[in-house]
Amino acid sequence: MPGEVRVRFAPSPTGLPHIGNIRTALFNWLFARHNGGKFIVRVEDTDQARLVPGSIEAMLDGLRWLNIDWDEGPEVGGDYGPYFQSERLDIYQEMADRLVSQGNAYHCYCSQKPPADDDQRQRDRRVSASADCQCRDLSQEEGSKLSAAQESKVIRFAMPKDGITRVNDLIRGEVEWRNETLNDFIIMKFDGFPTYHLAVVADDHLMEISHVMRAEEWLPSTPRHLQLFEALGFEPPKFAHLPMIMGPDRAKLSKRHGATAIGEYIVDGYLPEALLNFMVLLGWSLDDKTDVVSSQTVTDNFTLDRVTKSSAIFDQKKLLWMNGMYIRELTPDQLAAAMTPFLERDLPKDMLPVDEEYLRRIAPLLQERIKRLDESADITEYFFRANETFNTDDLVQKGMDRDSTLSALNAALDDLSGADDFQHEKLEEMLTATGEKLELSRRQFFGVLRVAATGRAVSPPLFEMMEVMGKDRTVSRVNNAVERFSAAG
RNA sequence: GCCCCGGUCGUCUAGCCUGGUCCAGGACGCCACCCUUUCAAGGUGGAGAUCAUGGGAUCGAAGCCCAUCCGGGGUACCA
Repeated sequence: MPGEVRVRFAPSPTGLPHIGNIRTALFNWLFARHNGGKFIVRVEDTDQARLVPGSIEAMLDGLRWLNIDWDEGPEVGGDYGPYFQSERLDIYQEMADRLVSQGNAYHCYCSQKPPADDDQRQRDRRVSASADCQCRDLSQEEGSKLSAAQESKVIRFAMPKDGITRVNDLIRGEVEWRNETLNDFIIMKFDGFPTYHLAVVADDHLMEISHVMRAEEWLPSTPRHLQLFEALGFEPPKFAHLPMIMGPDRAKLSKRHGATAIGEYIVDGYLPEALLNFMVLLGWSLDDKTDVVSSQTVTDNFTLDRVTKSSAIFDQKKLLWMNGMYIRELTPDQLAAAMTPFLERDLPKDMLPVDEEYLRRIAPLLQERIKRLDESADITEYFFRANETFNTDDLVQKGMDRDSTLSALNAALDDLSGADDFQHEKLEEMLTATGEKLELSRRQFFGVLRVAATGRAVSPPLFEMMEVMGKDRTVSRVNNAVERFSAAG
């Protein structure tokens, strides 16, 4: 099927899935979906030393959480597998051997150890690490003598010494390098594993990848890949280098910038839709005014000409706002369901399990007041708690004293225990009248009641809250406040 | 050092290709006011960008050309 869009996300299992990687996955996925193509996940596990168990599972979980689905790859298979590079070793070996026999690559007999730490020249980056290698110029006899003396699987690519390598990047336009500035990079390592460079080229060709979309940090290795494609006689895919995501200090986003693993956003109570929307805006825009945009609208409109060239700083504040927007768009039932796991995690065990029906009625009261789901327990706790332990001095409002506070409390208690209709409009009507009789401002009277009912100075609207709590709970709480306040006096 | 990419309000960005309608628009954040039983949410308004800098071609530039500066990335038997 020529012309079909096939893009891949190629994570390497070396740690927790990073926001930057996920963003790359997201753009690839959007591009595939926009063009009716295929989105493929391929695991680049060619570095045995850095392999971290569980990281691929975490990555896939992250994608699933964001609703990013893949057409080929781990768990789903596909016609171009295997999708783990560690299971494709013979393919790379064969290609490397072919390059050697064609004269496009050569065995290297230099140091079998990783570059020494004390190589001052390399550390200063004054010179490329491969500068000392003379193996390219070995004669036939010298070569066979060395290969007899020591087995070496290390193979370097023989970069053309002149000429220019160009790429027409879909985001950046023409970029070119003088080949003389490129070194003879390694394509096969001593352990028989390929390096990234060989493996990507081999697999992108074999898997018929049409577009390579990856972060800008890969741009410098593109000419190497292009030369490999050429030497192997493969048609290269199109390239698009995405802007990078930076921390507040403008350096590449990393652990020291705080939450960078996708798992942290799940645990902190962000909604997947919000995170996705926010990440889309890091490098792409629909127009000059749209911020909140559905993933359907994004896929409908996702084109590379609307991707920015410059890197973007990850602004946690805007993400938080975005999350609030999405929380407010939930139905009460959805909100309640989303809060449940957080309540189960954070509420004291004796308040569990939560009454789902009750929670569904509580949810609307918090919807405009919560920005992250991990606030759930703190913001709803008093709905579930039996006894309050707040400081009763907090009951006394500005301009009031202990006596007026106590009579306010008692008057309200009378009203509430006599009420047969706990509808919030009725409660407000009744207590407003009582407050007027007591010659208290709404602020004062309701302030006292708010603390009595919740133990806090800040809460959702008082009467709607009482309605949800119901008569028994409300009366009991106010009564409790009266008793504790009297006792404290 | 060398190679490459980038540079519009603090931040994300629109506009740049197809110069005039841009003394630069939106959003987050910040400030004020309105609403109001607290907190939010919402509404209104405000501060905030000599379009990195300097030249040039043009009647006219954020937009075109050149130079410079700054930022970032790469320079591994890591991806």
